[in-house]
Amino acid sequence: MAQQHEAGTGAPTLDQARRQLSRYGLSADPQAVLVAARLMAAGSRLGQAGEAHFARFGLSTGRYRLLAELEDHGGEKPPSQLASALGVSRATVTGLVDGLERDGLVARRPSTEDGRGNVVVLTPRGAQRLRDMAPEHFQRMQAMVGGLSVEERTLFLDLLARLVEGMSALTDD
Amino acid sequence: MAQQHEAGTGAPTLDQARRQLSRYGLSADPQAVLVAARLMAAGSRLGQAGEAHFARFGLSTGRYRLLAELEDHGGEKPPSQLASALGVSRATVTGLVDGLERDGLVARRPSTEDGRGNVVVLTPRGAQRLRDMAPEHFQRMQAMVGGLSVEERTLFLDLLARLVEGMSALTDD
DNA sequence: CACCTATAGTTAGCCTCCTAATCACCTGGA
DNA sequence: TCCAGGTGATTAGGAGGCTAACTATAGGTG
Repeated sequence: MAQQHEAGTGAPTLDQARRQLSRYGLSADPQAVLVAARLMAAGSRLGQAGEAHFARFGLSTGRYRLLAELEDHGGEKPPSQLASALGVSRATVTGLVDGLERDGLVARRPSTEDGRGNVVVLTPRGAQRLRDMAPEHFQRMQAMVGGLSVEERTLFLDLLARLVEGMSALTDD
Repeated sequence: MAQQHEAGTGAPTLDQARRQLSRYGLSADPQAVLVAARLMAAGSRLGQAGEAHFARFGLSTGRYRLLAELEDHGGEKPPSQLASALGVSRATVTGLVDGLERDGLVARRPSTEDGRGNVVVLTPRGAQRLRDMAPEHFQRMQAMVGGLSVEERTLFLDLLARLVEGMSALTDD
């Protein structure tokens, strides 16, 4: 009856979902609620694991993503485009660039086209950092999903995409 | 060939994964890397959507999870047990309880068994907050996963659990 | 030409999370 | 008995995210 509690991971159980719903006499499907809760728990767990992973290379998830985005676009891009590509606010990009600039991985240059604008450029040192970490980084990424077959991964991508669409149910007015 | 860029969401594409790997001549499977990257993007997107959701009720994800954990355990629990149940550090629990206590949703009582210890108790106001938000909260949670059939949700739970196991590949030494 | 609004970037303040250091108290062994 | 080491909780300091407010420039319109 009382299943294991997954102490430490925070992974919720079906029993917990059932208890929560029955407490208020709600008719929602406990399994649906469980999927949502598990996905949230997995997301936060992955967030932490990702930070630990990137910390090996002196980076954070956000900083890595910014560097990778730059590399994928010829080594330079204005902050506002970085913000929309990464899905974060411009203020966050300012903070990330501050840190990366301090470490010499990136530099700011005034825009030649727009007097208000900047361009963030990947320095040789930034490119080198990406080069150095690539083998281990991609090996670990691949290992993470190694428990799934190719078919399962394809299926998972489809299911995940539909759940991502569903996330608007949390934010819609 | 060039697929849509999902501008704004930060969702990576298979082409991006391929470019990254080929840039350094690595032999990792682009699809595997894509799954890992998409999962990370989905996790961070869900994190933000969750914060927006809980903000409706004057809470955050962390605060809600703490309240729910208390409710699920008879309304009281010491901070260190909350920390391990929620999968966060004790320092984080201190901060969450500080905020919840300020709002009157929770209170600290000295432990009767351990002179060092505390017990965090759910106040009537805290229980009321949970009661008030329950209908909308669970309705939205259910709506989020509504795009999947029951069978698909079961399958997803299995795949997700295996990916969560695989996350140790990021943190292992 | 002058103004008005929109946009680029930064700043300030808040929240969550972390680690490391500190303090208080518990507990077991010499 | 008393002391050493372990454990509970807080504090201090850092990072990344957010919103809102501010500055400066761009651009369209009267």
